[in-house]
Amino acid sequence: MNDKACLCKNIAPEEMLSIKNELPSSDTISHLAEFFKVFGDGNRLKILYYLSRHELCVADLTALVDMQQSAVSHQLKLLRLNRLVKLRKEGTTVYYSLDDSHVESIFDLALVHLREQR
Amino acid sequence: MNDKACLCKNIAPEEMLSIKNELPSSDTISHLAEFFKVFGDGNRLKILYYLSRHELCVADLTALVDMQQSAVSHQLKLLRLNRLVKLRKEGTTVYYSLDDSHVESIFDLALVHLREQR
DNA sequence: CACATATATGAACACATATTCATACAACGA
DNA sequence: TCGTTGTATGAATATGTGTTCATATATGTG
Repeated sequence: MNDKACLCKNIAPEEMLSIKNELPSSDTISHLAEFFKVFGDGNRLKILYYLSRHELCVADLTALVDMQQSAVSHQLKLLRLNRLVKLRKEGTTVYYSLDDSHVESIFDLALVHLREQR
Repeated sequence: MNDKACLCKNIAPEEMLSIKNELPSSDTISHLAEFFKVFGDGNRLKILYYLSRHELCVADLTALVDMQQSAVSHQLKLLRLNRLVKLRKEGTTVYYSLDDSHVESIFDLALVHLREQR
């Protein structure tokens, strides 16, 4: 951190320091970023929406979101790694469902933001 | 939408249809995805955190997040386009601050998710 | 066991994104 | 007006990400 002229023009150095010190850990920050990244794709959002409505097998999801089965599987894996969905196997069929109670509240908040700002 | 064997094994066709029909518009979905994408980067999260604590000029932010000034400006532009920050000019200095009341609640929700799941 | 079906996976490719570098611009002081 | 400072911007580059294709795996059926 260099010492350019502008620094702290309007902030007391102690306040600046406490703001800097209270930054969440870089671990927390990268987890947060990873988490939001998952929501940053339309197809994943669609999958999450559908799963928020009903448990669905891969083939159903594939038809609903109009993607290839392989692409859906890849995205489901990502969602699973981020613990947003869980699966249940029945024979060769795999059923997915939401594994997070916050998904919908996060959706709602974002929608509020969009409605207010556009 | 094809008609593979698995379709609707556990869902009444009418329900399937209503779920499909209630999918938010593709416009809404891409706005949502764009919005979340903004949060999907650690440096932007840091910038948002700092701005949530205090109005800051570009040079201050540059020092705090330890990036190059140019990179900070690029990110601030993106944040501005997504109406998450606003600016105020004073001479040659540009002060940025949060322009969205939901940023912090969205942070909080995501943090709750992370705490519960890891 | 041979075959079909549902899903998962790895590699390759195309595209998006973040950063850097060089430079432009705008406001101010001498 | 010239130089300086704070910020913005465009092009280039490197890295990341999503999809596709081909194929593997696993389970069930005849």
